[in-house]
Amino acid sequence: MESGVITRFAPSPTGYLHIGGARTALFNFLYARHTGGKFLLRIEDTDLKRSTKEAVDAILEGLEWLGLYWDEEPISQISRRQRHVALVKKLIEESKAYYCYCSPEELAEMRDLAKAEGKSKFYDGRWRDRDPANSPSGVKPVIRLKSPLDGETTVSDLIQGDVSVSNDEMDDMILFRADGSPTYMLAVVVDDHDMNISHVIRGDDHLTNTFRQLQIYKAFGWDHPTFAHMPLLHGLDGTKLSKRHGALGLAEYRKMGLLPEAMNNYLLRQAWAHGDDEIISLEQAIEWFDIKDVGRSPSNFDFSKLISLNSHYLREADDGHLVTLIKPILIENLHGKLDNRAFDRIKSGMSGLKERAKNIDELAKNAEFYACRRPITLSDKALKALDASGKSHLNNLQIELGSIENWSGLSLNDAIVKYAKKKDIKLGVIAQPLRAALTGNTVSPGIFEILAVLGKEQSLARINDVLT
RNA sequence: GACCCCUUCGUCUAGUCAGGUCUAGGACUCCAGAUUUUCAUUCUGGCAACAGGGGUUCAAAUCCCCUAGGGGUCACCA
Repeated sequence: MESGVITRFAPSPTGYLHIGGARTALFNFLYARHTGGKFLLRIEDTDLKRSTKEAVDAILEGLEWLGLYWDEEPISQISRRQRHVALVKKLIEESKAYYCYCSPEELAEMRDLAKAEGKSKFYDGRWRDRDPANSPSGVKPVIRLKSPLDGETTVSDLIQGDVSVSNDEMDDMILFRADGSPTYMLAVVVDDHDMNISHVIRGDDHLTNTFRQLQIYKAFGWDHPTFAHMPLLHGLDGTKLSKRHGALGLAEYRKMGLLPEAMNNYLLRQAWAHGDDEIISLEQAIEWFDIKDVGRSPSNFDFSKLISLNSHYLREADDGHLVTLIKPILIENLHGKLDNRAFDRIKSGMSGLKERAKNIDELAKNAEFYACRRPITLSDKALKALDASGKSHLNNLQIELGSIENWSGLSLNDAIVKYAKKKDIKLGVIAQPLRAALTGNTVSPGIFEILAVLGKEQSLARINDVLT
């Protein structure tokens, strides 16, 4: 299916990939897949001072983690320098752009004046029609666009609708810096055009930039892509998302033990909805996603909802996959105390483990008792459960269990229930000491499941450990 | 400050385009109860919102205007 839709995600590699960026990528990815189009990647690395290789890697890693695969080799904006230079020269030749020799002092003056007059545009266009022959010596000029002086510019935005601004609100923007590098405004327009981007989906912090970009498209005589500006993600207090809100890089969430499925699902539901549907897989999202269903109001980041989604996906996840995810954590936490049957046990006990965990770290923590070599360490609470009466029950039970031939959850259940009946005690009276002996803790999956997973020999040995 | 955008439970949202079916629905959180060997899960129930004010209309969460609050942009950053 060829739809002609080409979207792009164009991060600047000046830091980690944050969740706002991840959502922008997600929406671009979804729209491209939904329409059978392409999803491209462009690294906006024109700011040499702040761009790093590490940041590029972090961004690519983050996208891969989320499963947001892009279609072609990522494009580095800096590699397109020649093209930018050639095009801006063309604008100069056509007198659609001009050299401006203003000093920083002059600019500061103009800025102050604009501030005093309460205007948002400050550059007065003083070099717009001046002959460069009159330029002061030794000053490297910038190149500015000759913006239209009157009329208005309208963005027909797929999310925001028609938004217009009067052209006299905008001054002549800089296209090329004095050091000969293109500004974002110029580069983004040229690259989106050259990459045949059909839909620019980005945060609405770019909405007002769009008016300026539209002027550049016009100067080149190019058709412009369709724009869709999505509302920003805010912190829980309603202000812009920042490090203060614990809204860290994607990698941090990954480290916290979150699943990419949960992250995608959470991000998807910020400013987008499909009726009352809450649990939506990436496949389902591809089928349902449309820009027209994206809302216009910003949303506040809510960690507890993310967590609840995460527990959901954890319960749904494949047991073997979860084992591979917690393996490195267990190996690190347990050092040499790892039993050689550890991961077999965890795999078979996974169904009981995963419904009790909210994230990968917790899952690993809860799985430790399966992974540990005897004798296991007992928590204070476990010690308390192993009082005299608890131990005497365990002593009796040791014998009962020892005689069981068919060691399965069912037969163990029968045997222990029978024992409780015989002694006229509640199941909890014997279950808690047993749990303490087997897991070293007072909280765990079901006791029969644990016995079955541990196996007869290991179970009896652990019971014996606390009795001697 | 100027320009632009936004405003439904604490949070994410449905409903707004095509006004009546909305005494406003779902989810998360929280509270209560049930199930249970612990914890968790699950289940049942509950609290909780149309920012405010004017209009238009037989009828407004939905259309119009004003006010307030919030956000974004205004770099030789992207």
